[in-house]
Amino acid sequence: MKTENEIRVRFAPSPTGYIHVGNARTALFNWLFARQKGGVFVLRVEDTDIERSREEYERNLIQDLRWLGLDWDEGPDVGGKFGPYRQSERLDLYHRYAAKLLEEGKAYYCFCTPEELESQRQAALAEGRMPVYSGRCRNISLDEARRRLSAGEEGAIRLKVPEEGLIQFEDLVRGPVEFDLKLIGDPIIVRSNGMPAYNYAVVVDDALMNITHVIRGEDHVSNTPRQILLYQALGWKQPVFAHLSMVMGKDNTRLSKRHGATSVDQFRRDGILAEALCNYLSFLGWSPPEGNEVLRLEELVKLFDLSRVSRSAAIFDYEKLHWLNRQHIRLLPAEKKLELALPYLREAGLAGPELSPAQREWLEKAVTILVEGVDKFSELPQKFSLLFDFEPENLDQEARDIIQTDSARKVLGAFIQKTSGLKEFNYELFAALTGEIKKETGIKGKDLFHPLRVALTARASGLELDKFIPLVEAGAKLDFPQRIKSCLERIAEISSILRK
RNA sequence: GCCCCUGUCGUCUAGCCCGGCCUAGGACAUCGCCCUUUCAAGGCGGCAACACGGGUUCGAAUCCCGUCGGGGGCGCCA
Repeated sequence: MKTENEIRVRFAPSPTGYIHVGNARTALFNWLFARQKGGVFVLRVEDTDIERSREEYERNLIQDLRWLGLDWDEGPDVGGKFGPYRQSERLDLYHRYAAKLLEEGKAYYCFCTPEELESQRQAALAEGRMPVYSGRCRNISLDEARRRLSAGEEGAIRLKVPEEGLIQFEDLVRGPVEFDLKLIGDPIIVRSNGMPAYNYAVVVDDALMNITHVIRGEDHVSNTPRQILLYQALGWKQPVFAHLSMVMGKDNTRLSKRHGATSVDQFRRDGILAEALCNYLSFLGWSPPEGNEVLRLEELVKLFDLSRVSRSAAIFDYEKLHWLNRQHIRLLPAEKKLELALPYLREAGLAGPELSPAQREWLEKAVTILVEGVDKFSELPQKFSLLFDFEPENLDQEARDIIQTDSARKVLGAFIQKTSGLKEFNYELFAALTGEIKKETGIKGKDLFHPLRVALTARASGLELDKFIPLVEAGAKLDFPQRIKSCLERIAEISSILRK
């Protein structure tokens, strides 16, 4: 089924921590590109930095990407015909091609110590030059290098780069890009500890995995000429490159914890929908041609266009993410809303581990009503406190002011009196009673309803009472970990407080 | 310090390549109004930008140069 011009892209994170939204955007753009073009999306784990890579991070990474709704056709967990997909398992490949480059005189051993290199770099910086490797070990013959190696010296392998010339390439988002070779020193391709350097490993992997399009962050543009040089030295066809601008925080510095949530994991915990996150991430540097901006993954696949991607950095806007999240939540069916809300309600102690059918039904109704206007699911328990918490002795100033007016006292007095003998309460009854009070006292509108709201909710604002009362009445009959007080109980409490 | 990239409403952006259709469009945020017994949601409307300075041109957001701002890079990190 593999055709000659099959498009193959890859996302190649290093497992050194939780996946950042900037990386998630890169993954998403690769995925959208692949899916739109009917191509292949490869996940490759770049774990050659032994110091920082950890196995659990790889699991998190996979979990986060799957949660986002991105799937890959080849990868460490699903296999594929170009594997292995973990760089740590491809070491022999890197060594094989390094040996070839060495044999052909395109690479050489370098015995300069890190200290020497560092002082050269400092010297160059001090003189206002670009620090470029001096090429001191360039002319050490392979034979001599081998002797020194077997004598116990440590050496790294460097690629020989022409001293003059231009490296040019066409970047799918940045247009034509060129680099002066004078500013590029011979890069290390294999470290003295035997591990491949990033620039080298990527090239070997991308080439051997037949990657046709490399879509990655802007921080890699300056690596690109070195990598192109490597493709040339190895006689491989180079892929098409596309470099995405960075994602910044409000103050125009790289997005970090200071700015708020930054990891996919954290957004998930906060109750941001995967679809909303993807929708938002796709808008960082890109925008749909026209029309609706609330888009699901499949719609993004249709509309996405790399050539429309902006070259300048984008600032991450939590407000817009939240708006999109609200829109996506709204599109969810009620049972899905409940399913997503339940963990937050349980954690807040509002729902037990087991739900009776009646409880489930009630919660579904309550969630559907209360989730309106909520930025993310983690805010839901707060909203639920309107139903679960009733503390008339702790009224805030606003609520207190509302019930302290003369007309409010009149309204409440009448209301308490009319409800005193009641066994049952419901919204119809409430409507009838307020009608009577209106007729008897002449008080209407806000002056009539606002005190009653405070009496029933102990708050100055909240749900519409025609939604609130049925919900509270039904909820009071159910056995929740934290009991909901019925309207009549609430009225009794408030009347005893008013008497004081 | 040096090299490269980038600069349209507060934010994401459309328009820029192929100058006039731009009194610069959309979305988020904000403000106001409507709806509503409050809030929210929703509907309607308002405020708000071509970084600056020079050119080129009959005409520039669009082309050229410079300045300034922002970002990225300059590793035996990825």
